[in-house]
Amino acid sequence: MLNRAILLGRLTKDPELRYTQNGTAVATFSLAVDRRTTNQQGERETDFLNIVVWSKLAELCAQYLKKGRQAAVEGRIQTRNYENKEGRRVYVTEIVAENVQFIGGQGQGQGGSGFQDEPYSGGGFGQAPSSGGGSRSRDAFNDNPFADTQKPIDISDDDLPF
Amino acid sequence: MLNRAILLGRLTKDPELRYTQNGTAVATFSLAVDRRTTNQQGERETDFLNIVVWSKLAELCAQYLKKGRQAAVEGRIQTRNYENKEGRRVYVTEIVAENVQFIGGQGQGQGGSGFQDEPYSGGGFGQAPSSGGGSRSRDAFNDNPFADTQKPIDISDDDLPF
Amino acid sequence: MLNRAILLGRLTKDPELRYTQNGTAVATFSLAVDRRTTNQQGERETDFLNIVVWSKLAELCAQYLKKGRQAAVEGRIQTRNYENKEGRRVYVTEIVAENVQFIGGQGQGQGGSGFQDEPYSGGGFGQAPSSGGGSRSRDAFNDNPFADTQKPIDISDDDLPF
Amino acid sequence: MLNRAILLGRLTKDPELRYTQNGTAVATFSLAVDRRTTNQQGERETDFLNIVVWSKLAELCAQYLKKGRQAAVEGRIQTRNYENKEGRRVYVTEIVAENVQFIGGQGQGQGGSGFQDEPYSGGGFGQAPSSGGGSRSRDAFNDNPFADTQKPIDISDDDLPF
DNA sequence: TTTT
DNA sequence: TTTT
Repeated sequence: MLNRAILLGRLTKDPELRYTQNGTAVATFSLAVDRRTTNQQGERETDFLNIVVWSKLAELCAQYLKKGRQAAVEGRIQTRNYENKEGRRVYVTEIVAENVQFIGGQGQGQGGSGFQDEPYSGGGFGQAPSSGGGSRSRDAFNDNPFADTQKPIDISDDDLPF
Repeated sequence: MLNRAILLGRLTKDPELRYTQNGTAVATFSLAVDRRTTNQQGERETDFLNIVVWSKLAELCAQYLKKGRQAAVEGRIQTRNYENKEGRRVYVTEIVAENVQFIGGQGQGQGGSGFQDEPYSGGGFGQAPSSGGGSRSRDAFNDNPFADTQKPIDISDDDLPF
Repeated sequence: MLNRAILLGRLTKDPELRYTQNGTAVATFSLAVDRRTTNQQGERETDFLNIVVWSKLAELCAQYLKKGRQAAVEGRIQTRNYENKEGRRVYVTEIVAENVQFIGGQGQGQGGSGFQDEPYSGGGFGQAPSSGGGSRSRDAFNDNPFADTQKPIDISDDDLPF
Repeated sequence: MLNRAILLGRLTKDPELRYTQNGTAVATFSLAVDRRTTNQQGERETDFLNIVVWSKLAELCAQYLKKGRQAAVEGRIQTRNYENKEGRRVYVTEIVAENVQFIGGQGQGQGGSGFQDEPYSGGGFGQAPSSGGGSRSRDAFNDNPFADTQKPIDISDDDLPF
């Protein structure tokens, strides 16, 4: 039916990029979204939302989004549940992003290279291809030798516990 | 910042209505929202989203929404965490509704009185008053002697585990 | 970038279905959406929004939506301008629907066959195929001999004055 | 009923700030929102959406938003019509913003003082007070002697042709 | 713990 | 040019 979520916030850490067994890229990150109102104690609270991105859009997120950067996310809210190691059922709610906009520079004291100096800076990009992923060469990521999350992992495409 | 969710689905059961210690009404229900796509096995999956409604809008939801009925919900996505009885931290994601539209009739074979025959049928209503609740007399609910959820409960206004 | 509109309202008249020169179906209708607040005179005002739907979704709308019926529309807001017969530039703002949900029955005193009795009653359907239109046989519409809007017309696919 | 629009784009020029006869501030600007897809000729088109903002939020927009800057706008889509000088009825569709986020820096070659150096840079702010305007002193704007749009004008609060 |  |  109708299920739409639109968020604007900052990444709490760098995205994690993984690949499913059939080679589809999937990125996950958490987005901190400040509330517009303050609570009874006068403090501004923050919601932390788990974002999942698939295919080519996942790889672009892993490449251009970093901890502290701002992003606008549009997608649908998904619920899943799985059994953890202790045999307990864990309920997960996450946003499956269909559109991610990289906006603005990074937060204060973040270190690292500035967003402004990079390609696609301030720009957006098209729709996540629903036609499946893998169209972009994974060699594009070889310039980051520490990205150990980029190896294929043993998860099914639509049942990703994270 | 920006945090908006819009959903259209059916209630999985009747809403639960409670009152905080200071008398603010809060209703909770779960909304089943079918996905628009089918999975690899060709089945249509469903997301089950927890909805929280406050104040006068909570009382209207408790009065007019029932299991199986369709509703459109507009609100923001909220994350909370609390410690359960076993000392585990539980993470909750829920939609705090600011606008709820009662639409359509109820499902087949649902029993109970038809939505069509009731006041406010098919209609909408104004914004949830952010100015706090309690403006509506709780005696209005006395015509339902079995509504044991309508007693005040010991929860703080913005930390509602359910 | 980000451009999303979500509406819930009633059709002010039956949808109009046309076909572009290359055979793509396009339906248009106007959706009446009541405001949630009243104006200074205490009257509830209404916004009338022009909706455009393409391809298979256009044909489904033409088939199942009628004047007075409720629909939820999700899409993007589009602006166009064209020169009219008198040489004036006309500015148009419309919603290009990517998802339309047929909800609820029809209004009181509307006459005609009830939505409840028809196939897909109360149901929704999948995404508008972006893969181009024309996949559905137009003969499906031959049971309506008065639908003179169903002939191909001389408009380009993305410049539709209506 | 349900009427929500969410946009992310850039201002095509500086906002115009006016005041209604009863002293309520109203700002208007046009937001350029690039489409995510290209047309048949391979060009990326842009939608230009008219935004209206009221009260304190209007004054903040006039103060912090400038031509070329990025903004996220959340609001409802409104339609109006009025008779122009030639006696023709003009139909207007615009977005009445309830939440505006000032994001990112300004566009290339824009000149003027940088957003980064100003207060509220990169920040957001609370909801537009629906409780009516005028709470902020208009003298606050006297430091800009060229802002000739800041004089009271003869328009009613909810019928603003622009 | 789930609705049609 | 408007729906309930």
